[in-house]
Amino acid sequence: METKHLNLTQQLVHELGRSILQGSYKVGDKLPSEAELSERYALSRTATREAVKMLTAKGLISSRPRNGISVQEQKNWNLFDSDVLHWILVGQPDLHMLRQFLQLRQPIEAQAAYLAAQFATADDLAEIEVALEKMKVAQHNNCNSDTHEADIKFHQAVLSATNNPFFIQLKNFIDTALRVNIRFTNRLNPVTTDEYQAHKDLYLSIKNNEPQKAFDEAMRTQIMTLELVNQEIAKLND
Amino acid sequence: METKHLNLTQQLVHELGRSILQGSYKVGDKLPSEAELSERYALSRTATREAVKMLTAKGLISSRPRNGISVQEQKNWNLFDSDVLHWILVGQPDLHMLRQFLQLRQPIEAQAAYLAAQFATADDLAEIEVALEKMKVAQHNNCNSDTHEADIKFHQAVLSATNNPFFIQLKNFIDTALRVNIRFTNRLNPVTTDEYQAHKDLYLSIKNNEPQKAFDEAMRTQIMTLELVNQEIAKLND
DNA sequence: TTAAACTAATTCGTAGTATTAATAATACTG
DNA sequence: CAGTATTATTAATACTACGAATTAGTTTAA
Repeated sequence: METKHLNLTQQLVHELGRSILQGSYKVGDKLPSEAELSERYALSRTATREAVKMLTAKGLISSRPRNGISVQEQKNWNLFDSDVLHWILVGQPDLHMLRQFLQLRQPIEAQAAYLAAQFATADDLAEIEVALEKMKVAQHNNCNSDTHEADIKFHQAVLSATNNPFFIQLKNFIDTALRVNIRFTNRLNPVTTDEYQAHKDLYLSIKNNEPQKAFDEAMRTQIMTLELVNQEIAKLND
Repeated sequence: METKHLNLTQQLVHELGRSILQGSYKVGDKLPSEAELSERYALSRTATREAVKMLTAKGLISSRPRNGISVQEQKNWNLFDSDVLHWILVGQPDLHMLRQFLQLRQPIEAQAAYLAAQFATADDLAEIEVALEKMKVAQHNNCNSDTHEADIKFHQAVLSATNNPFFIQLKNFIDTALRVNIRFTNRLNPVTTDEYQAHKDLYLSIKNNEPQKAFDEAMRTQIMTLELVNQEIAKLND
């Protein structure tokens, strides 16, 4: 598989993580035993055990003596771990999963805007403005990929501006999912002037300390994104 | 420390996790090396290494050759891991942290209600109703602890009723935090008839497929909870 | 002054073995 | 035959010891 700069343990973590999330091992299934795994992937017991422990920490598997290693039920999976989310969305991009993600993202981003409008510092505001500016330039140059990068930066900056560690932690989470989202909606959803305007309005509400207005605007934007995915799903069902 | 039924690795994970979250090791600090840790806690290198890997998987630390083990910056901590959240809230209960948690919980619960009103199955509704009934009985018996348990069950059931894996995964997260919340607001906030009524209204909105109404009601309830904590914080600042 | 080579610290990786926990199979007892 | 001990088996758990790889810091050489 990838050689990257990952050590053996991490390589095995990714290998097994992907396999589980892709459904090669289903919930309740037993994985090969430690001994068998190390033989199959040609590495030592220790490396194997470390990988098993890491996956255990992410809630994907559990291991008990005599019982072996088995896949935990989904509700224990740490979906907010960016590795896990990555394995889910990238490994097996699925519009339904994407919709479910957006259903969560929507109120989170809205609340983030609400909090940002209350607690953003001057630095926070500056960072949001920089992202907004980049968005404008990229759009003017008609460069889609740059616009999307700026878009991501914008939302990251809003999350930072909440000055709330829970929202800040969600930056990785949103980032991963946004990139997948873009892969799906890229063709059908060229970044419009409207979209830029919506981001600018949101920025102004945050700057002017208007939490409720910011909340509503963010909510609206998110609903539009959700609608796009809903339409795509409807198409598939025809 | 606790002997429980945890194996050595997990004992060390909890020991170190608590230490880090309590601030014994601060962000950027280096922890003792593998070798030193195993000596200090009187266990083997392997057990130590497995514990280190688990904490790495939870985003608390990173370890590199020559560099040793160091505490990661907060934004990488997996706050949605129930172990981590537990170490934060239980180890060092902090009203500010609780408020920040509630700021996130608020829109999540509201959206959960919104989704539940759309997607709840008959079984889901039944489960919510059971929790509601228990709440009523417990309140009638004037038994606070039972009411709180029923309260938790109610919110868990709503999350389940979304039929969205991201929300379902948050059940552990909400559970942990709700218990801490109760510890704080217990004395000052006896469960009132109003509160029961609010839950019942929410249940009816979900049952009658009124998403927006459910959203608004849940939002209102959460704002009330948040206000309580805000008041407590204000008191402290006097 | 800059770049290359060396040094030391620390994790990473392997091998082998002993111990413990949990289950299944078997043998005993009434 | 039913119910309870005992034993065997399996697989994780735990330990020890050593060599390899990585890398930050220091020294040396051009």
